[in-house]
Amino acid sequence: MSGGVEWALHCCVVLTTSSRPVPAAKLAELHDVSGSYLAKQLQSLARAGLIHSVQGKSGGYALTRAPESITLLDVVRAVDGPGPAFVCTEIRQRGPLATPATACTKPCPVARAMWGAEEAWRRALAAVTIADLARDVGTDSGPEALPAVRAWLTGANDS
Amino acid sequence: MSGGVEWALHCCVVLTTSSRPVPAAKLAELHDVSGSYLAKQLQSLARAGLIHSVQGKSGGYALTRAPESITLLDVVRAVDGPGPAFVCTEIRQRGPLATPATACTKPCPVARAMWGAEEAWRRALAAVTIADLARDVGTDSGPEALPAVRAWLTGANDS
DNA sequence: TATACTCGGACAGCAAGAGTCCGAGTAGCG
DNA sequence: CGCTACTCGGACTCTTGCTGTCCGAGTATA
Repeated sequence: MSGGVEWALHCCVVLTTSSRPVPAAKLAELHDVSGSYLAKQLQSLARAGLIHSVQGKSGGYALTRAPESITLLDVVRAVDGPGPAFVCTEIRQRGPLATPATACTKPCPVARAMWGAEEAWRRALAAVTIADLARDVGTDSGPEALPAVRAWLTGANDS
Repeated sequence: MSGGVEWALHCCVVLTTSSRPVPAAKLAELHDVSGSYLAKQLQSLARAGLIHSVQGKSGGYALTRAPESITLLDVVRAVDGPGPAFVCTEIRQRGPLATPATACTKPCPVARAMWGAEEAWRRALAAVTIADLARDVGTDSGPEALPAVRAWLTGANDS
């Protein structure tokens, strides 16, 4: 799993606090990570339509939809790619006892089992939204945590 | 996800047919894959205790337990490593608004959600055994498929 | 209209998986 | 009892994709 998923999720939670666009540099400084690399993850999110970018002097990134309608699955698929983690190379059609291609109407049992497990994983990710994460942050770190982030985002003037 | 998982699972299903040790070279020829690389996956399975190796002239690999008691999760953990796919770098403890370490008694909400999804994935993998896969192969390719593999394993004399 | 600030895609660096090889060890056979 | 041939086991190299960085295109602002 790509490490950028963690950054993208935290950024989405942070973007919940501000309806105005937030520059990528601010998000990078807030999380103390490489701004140049974080930009790549944000571009992936923008390409997937989860966030939209506005250019210009007071530009940045902002969520396109309500946090309740953005699931973790959306973010993971945007950053790590939509393809399944398990790839079936059709090993049954190779070797001296190869199954003829005409008999392969459905995926082989191995692929079915692995893809079934991935489906369960996707279902669990789709059941959690960015709004849920923001709520949990409030209960964990206290209700003043997210407003403090909002204030820092608008008021931080790096000398 | 490592591609060797597919090879390892197919090998386990094949090993179901023979109670006698099967050399790695035979398994590689049967699946038409690199024997040198397949050895690495089999070594991982042996290290995890799923299969045991016997050396010598008529040596090879054989299952240690009954196929009904070997789950897909066992194989995946043996090949891909037991660590979780999502790694939390404790991003909340960095940056100007870092959460103090004393307040981090439990994992952050992002990690909890991701790990919960992985737990669902693991649960689905643990619900399927190698015996289930072998049964599904029988229903898919006909009940004579696995006995044919067994016959090929014992009788194949590469000229 | 000039400017400064933003995003966007193109460019190196590195670690982990993919693939290969040869030596240690053992069961079978003369 | 010794030899041989066959097996596994770990050490080595290579490629792919993630990690990290950079500069140019575009736009809202003053």
